[in-house]
Amino acid sequence: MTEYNDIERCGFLCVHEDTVRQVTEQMPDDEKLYDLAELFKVFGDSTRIKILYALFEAELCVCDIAQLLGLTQSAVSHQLRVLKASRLVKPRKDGKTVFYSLADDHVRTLIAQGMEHVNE
Amino acid sequence: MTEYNDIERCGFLCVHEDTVRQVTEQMPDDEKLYDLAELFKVFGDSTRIKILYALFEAELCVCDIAQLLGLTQSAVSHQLRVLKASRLVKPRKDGKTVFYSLADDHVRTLIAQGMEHVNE
DNA sequence: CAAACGTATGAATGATTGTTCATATGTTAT
DNA sequence: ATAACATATGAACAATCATTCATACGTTTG
Repeated sequence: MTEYNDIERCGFLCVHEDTVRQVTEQMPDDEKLYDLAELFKVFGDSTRIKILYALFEAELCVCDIAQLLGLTQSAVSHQLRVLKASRLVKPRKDGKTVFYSLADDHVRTLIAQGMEHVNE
Repeated sequence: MTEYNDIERCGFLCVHEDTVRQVTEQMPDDEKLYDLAELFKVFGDSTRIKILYALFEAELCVCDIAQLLGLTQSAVSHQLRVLKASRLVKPRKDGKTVFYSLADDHVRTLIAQGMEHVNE
């Protein structure tokens, strides 16, 4: 007995083949799309967004951020690690203190764009 | 016996109070920041990014997307629901078929900005 | 050098979430 | 009306992830 799953059934009967073919050709590599999703995933957490927003105004040390947001030093440090790995923030060491700042202006632009959408 | 947690210890000894106070004043409401994170969270998934990218080029029905990305109809439908809830895509019903397209240009701009960062 | 301090990190845990499977809803065609 | 079909949805499971706790690392101070 022949069984069809949804994909096959759809594939033969309902798909707009020309459009699909055209779109397929213009899709970026899977790897690029994966990286892009990973980037947005980093922005997709309240704590990290707050950290980034705080750094809009000034360079801050880990303790500053922890007090500012009411978090433990450990939690902040873990998240800064994630942000650093995505090259969204950069550290500057001064003695035992580490100051963090935004890595570049993409961060500002992206967050500003997101805010626009949210504020609509 | 008095015990200190990390926050309190840091708060009294290492925090740059003036900077922290100034930054605190300029932080958006927690609710706004939460919404912003929720928005980015929607972009933070390969499948949803692929769906959005596919819709860059053309309006597509659920089956088109499913075949295009090699996913089940159900998985696509679930994700379209999420995208619709965030007002990133909008549906157009035509008989039993539902065509989806990008809701506005913020989507394009945001994804383009993200790609720039990834491609650096 | 030893103690205090700021930061980083590994393991564990609880919560969130994407996919699958089964099924329901609404539309078209016979 | 009944069958076929496109889409939507609810429950369940597996995987991912943010926080906490304990502790380690590197720097400064007495």
